[in-house]
Amino acid sequence: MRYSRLFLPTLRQVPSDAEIVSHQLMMRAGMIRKLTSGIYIHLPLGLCIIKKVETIIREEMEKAGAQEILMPAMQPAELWQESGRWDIYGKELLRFKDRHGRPYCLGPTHEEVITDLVRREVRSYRDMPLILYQIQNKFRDEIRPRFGLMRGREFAMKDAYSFDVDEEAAAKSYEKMFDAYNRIFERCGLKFRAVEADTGTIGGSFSHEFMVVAETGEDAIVTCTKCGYAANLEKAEVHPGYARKEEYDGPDAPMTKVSTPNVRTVEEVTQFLSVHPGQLVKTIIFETSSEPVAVLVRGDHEVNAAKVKNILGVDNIELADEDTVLKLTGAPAGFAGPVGLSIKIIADRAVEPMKNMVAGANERDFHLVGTNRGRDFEVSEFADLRLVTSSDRCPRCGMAMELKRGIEVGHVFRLGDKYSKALSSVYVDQDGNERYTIMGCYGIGVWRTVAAAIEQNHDKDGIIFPPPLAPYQVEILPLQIQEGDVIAAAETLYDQLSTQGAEVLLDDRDERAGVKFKDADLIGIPIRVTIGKKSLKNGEVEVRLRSTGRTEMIQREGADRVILDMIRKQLS
RNA sequence: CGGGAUGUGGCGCAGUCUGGUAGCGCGUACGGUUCGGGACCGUAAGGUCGGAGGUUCAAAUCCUCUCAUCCCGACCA
Repeated sequence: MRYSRLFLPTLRQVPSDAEIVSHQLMMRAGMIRKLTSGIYIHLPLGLCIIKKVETIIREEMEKAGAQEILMPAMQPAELWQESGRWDIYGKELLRFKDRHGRPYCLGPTHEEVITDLVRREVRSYRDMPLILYQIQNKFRDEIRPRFGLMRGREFAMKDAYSFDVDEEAAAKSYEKMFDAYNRIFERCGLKFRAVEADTGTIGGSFSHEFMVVAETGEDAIVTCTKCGYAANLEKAEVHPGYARKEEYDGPDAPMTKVSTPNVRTVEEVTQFLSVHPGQLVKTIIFETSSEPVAVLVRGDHEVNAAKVKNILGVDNIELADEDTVLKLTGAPAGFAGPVGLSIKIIADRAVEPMKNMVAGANERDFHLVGTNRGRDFEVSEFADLRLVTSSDRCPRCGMAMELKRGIEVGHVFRLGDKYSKALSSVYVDQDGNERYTIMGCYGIGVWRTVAAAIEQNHDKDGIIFPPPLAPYQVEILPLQIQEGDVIAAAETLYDQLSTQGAEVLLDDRDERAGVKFKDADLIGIPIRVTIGKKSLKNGEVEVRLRSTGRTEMIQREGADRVILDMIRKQLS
């Protein structure tokens, strides 16, 4: 490609609304432009990279036996009503009506559509295993789109769905996809980690997220320093041995009410009463799809809403607002406590051995000290309900764990029969019995993968594309285009490389050397070949690797061979 | 949905407090000098000051409403 003909508007300045590096660089490198909040246009360079990722995904999907299909973006409400998700999915689901007033949505995911297809077409155990996938745009009306392609409202996703006769076979499909995902992200040149994850609104029994490790990641993950355990913070289990009873030995104190005017937060309470956060019990009120619940955690712990939701087995869970708290506890937020509460109370396991706790009095400006479970209040269930902290131990091997941040680029789920049951997708087995198909679903955020790759591979000058994702492998920079020799040498090399299958960008613009260098660094082509009149006199051209910055003079004669060799080496 | 901020040539911003000729840098076009790390000189084009209403002799500037964007929070694959 000739740079002079390429639609590649690079920016010298950083756009003011671009927060993170990948967003800034994608704007500056002329990959994307914003149309409106969370909606982007992909320019030729950006699209080229997306296609690279898509190609890798398609190759690995096909290798794993998946077949490509394409489903519609627009989906009828009735399918979502049938699965029950029309009501569960929040405002994120973009709903609208057609001219006849019939309700539709723009698909944020495609479990409903694919299950509908399969229940019609897959009738026998002979038709399985079956894995179908598509690469298609999804729409999620995010509350707050941000970080460019990282969290847009419209984004491309590769979603695959597996259908099997039973759990055992489904596990094999899951395994296949899991392996394919590892290969995909390896081929993209990313540093990533597969972590255990919560299943969220998708549902199902078991899932892994593929996380690209990056400081700007929106998700917190914990990884064990010793064994292979890694999990999303939401999912991460607390080591059961963390709370020892002996810490709380001693006689029961009487319960007394103390005045704590305007003292609400854990920090304020501990300071005001001179106690440790570990003596405090926090009472958090949740509203759920069935009944309100009070959750107790120790003062120095944070409640994990995902765990609460799973324990209760409810579809939806939400932190109660001020009014609800006032109504249920009789006090404004900050003074809630377990004593005298009439709603269901569950507690984190760390609360179980606690004695003489400090808690809210359910009365404005009062706390209770010396409260004891059994005497002053009852807890209906103890469970692991809190977030892991950096001082927690690995739940598997007991060794230290690290907290990191990651960008979720892929997610694999075992769905079991959730959707096939809801949409009655059944098949007939060898013995003539009707059974539900067992499903799995597997997503990759395609655009987000590109953003993550840039987040992980850049320096102060611009992007450093992993060679498999680079839009071009080589960029040729003739420095003096009015010099016949220079341009001739550049053109010759360009032709030689192109005809031998290399992806080459020739910067044939009439620009000063500095401009060309800066743009080349910015767009991050792995190999740069500089042709200047001085070195050309010695029959040499300069080759520089974007990744290492190392330059090398090579003979102009046979330069194409040398460069092709370098490309091959980089791509392997 | 709550809190905060910002909307001024294509991009980045000043001007707003204290009302009085709409500015700067970059970019763009043309001419010239330059030419291996975002050159220099000159000339030029380009602005409903987000929108509506109001106050005033006079509004980018003050007031009211509204829209959009961004940040923080809540929420969420």
